[in-house]
Amino acid sequence: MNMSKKGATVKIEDVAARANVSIMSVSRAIRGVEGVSEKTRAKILKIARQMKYVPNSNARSLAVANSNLIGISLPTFAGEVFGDILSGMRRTFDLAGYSSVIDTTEYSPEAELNWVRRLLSWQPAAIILTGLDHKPETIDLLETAPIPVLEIWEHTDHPIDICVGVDHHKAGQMIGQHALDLGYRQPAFVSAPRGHDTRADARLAGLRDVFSRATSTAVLSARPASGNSFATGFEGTAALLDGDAPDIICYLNDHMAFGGLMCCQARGLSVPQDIGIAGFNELDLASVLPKKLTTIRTLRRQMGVTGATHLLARINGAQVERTKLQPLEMIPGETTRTQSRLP
Amino acid sequence: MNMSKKGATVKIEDVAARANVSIMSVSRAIRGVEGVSEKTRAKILKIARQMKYVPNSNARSLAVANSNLIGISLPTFAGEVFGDILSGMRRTFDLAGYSSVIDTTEYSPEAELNWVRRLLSWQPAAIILTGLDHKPETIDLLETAPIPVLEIWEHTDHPIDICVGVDHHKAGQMIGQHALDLGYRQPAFVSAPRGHDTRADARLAGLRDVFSRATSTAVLSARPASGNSFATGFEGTAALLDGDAPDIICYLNDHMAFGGLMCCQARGLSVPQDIGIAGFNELDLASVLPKKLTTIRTLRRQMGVTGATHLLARINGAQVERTKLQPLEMIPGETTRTQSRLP
DNA sequence: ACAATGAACGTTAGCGTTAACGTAATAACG
DNA sequence: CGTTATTACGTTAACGCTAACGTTCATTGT
Repeated sequence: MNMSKKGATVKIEDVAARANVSIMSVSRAIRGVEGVSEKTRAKILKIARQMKYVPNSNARSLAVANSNLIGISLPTFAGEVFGDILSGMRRTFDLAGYSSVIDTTEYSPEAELNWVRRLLSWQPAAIILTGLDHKPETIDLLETAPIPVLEIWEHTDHPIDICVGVDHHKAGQMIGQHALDLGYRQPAFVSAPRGHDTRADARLAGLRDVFSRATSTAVLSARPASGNSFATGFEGTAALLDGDAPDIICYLNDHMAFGGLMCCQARGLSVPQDIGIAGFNELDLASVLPKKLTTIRTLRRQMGVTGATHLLARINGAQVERTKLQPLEMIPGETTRTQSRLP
Repeated sequence: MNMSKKGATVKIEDVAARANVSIMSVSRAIRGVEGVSEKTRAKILKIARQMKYVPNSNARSLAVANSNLIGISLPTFAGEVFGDILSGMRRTFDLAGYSSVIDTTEYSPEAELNWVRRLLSWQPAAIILTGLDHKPETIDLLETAPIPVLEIWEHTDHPIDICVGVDHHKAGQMIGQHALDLGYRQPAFVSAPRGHDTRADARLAGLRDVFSRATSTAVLSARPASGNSFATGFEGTAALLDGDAPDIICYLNDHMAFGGLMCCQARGLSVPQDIGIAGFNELDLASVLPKKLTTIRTLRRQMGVTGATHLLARINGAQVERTKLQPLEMIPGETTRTQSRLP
């Protein structure tokens, strides 16, 4: 039944014939450039619409040797974090007439490389990668490619081309300092089960940094292999509580922190009396919790907009800051002590 | 500093010259088709790699009049639902050598139409839309396009081309019947704030269906305009509790149901003693809640895989079922009564 | 020994579009 | 009124690649 749908591809030539004009007039009319009178332009557009003419972008991109595609590579769609960054970027690109092509690498630099290669074959206008952890080949490919490259989410002084992000090491230090100030002495960190998440590593390092400087306690850590963030937080917490009894647990994000809260609740521990809980990213979930979650605010949507804007400027050849550091904001909540309790 | 990166685009011709063979031999070697000896193929591939040759997909697609792109249109990236469907599809397409180009419409049929038009200009191999609510122009465009079209997430007997999805009206009925069986008599429904979500409407209709048949009570409903699902659930619940005192509240999804739970908790209502709460979609969050959430399981990842598989078969000209109904599973939990309490 | 076969390569002619230039007709101007 | 701009088109030659044939040369069968 209706197996092969007919493919009467109508091309610019067909429209030109039907309108009694040259191919070029149709091309000009469609693109909205100068060179046709308003009268014939209207006629051509009407006929094109009637014939359901759809321009062939492959031919166009081949002829002009570029496209209005911008490739965006994210680790994952799961969780709100990258969705927020993405939505900020997409709207900005849309308004500027660019289409975005999105891919997720699932935290694999190899997958990223493959995707970069495939994407480059489409002659994109620019390319966006998440973070700074790329294969040497990827960097090599992008450094010689004639297009702007944006690295987003992490910050460095030496990007491939330009970058916009936060300092994850500093984020770890901020949480650590906050915990230290409140008198916590045995911190722990619950990280993601996945492969290469250098942001997690950086935050843990920042946390360790503060505590090793101030005290002699080692920061405990758990890295359970669960199916989702909530479960990861729950299980990581369970593992830590079975071990060396931390007095505060920091999590990779608020979802994991919520899993941790649920674990504490299941074990009859009260937060923050018995243990402190700190998240990261200030996610939507936090807005309905009875107890305000201690977390760090990252302006992800804003970061997306800034990144996209810088990239567009770069595409247009304007001078832009090569790197842009987004600020972090510590949000003290009720899942950690509100007052210092010095030993 | 380093403003314009040099664009020494190396083309197939350059590789051919350097390897002392014809352009066609390079083309054949790169694509892995017959017509070159293994020896020269190896030589060519080595040189191509050295020269960092990246094929031009625009030229290729123009020459062969198609591409290996599959366009996927989703309402949003927010929430796990569409991400799950997506991940099921993407893996399947990747394995088959297709690239997916994703777009989100934010529930706007106009945005969908614009995207379909843009996408068709890239000569994609197939196109996927979420749901059945499209502009007439969109349907018209896709019916004449020479490519397969998959409608996913909702089910109908009359798809544009093929479809895979669940029956959302039935889902509403299932929740309704479950509530009715447990003795609930005054149900309410909290829906999404957004525009066109026909799935929400269908589920509410199913719920109404059951209750209008069995009792004379009207189903209450709330549709608050909040920034995120959790807050929507919270606020919708607050509005309902301020009004006609429902004995069970059903939500568009588990995230909203959690918001509702938090609202009840804030008001000192115990669940399920004072009020019943039912979600939808069985989301990750539910796995860590102390009280098992009453919900309906939708096999979204599985749906993505099935949809993708059917679509690939259709691309390859195979006979496939035009429509496929995914089953729903009622998951009774502890946020509704576990036993009927007849009036 | 000699046509017939086939593997390994090369040549030609597009794919649908646009940049760059060419041309005709009209308007502007001293 | 003749020259020069200006506007509104049309023509030609790419863009980088591949399908569809050609060509060459070593095998093979009889």
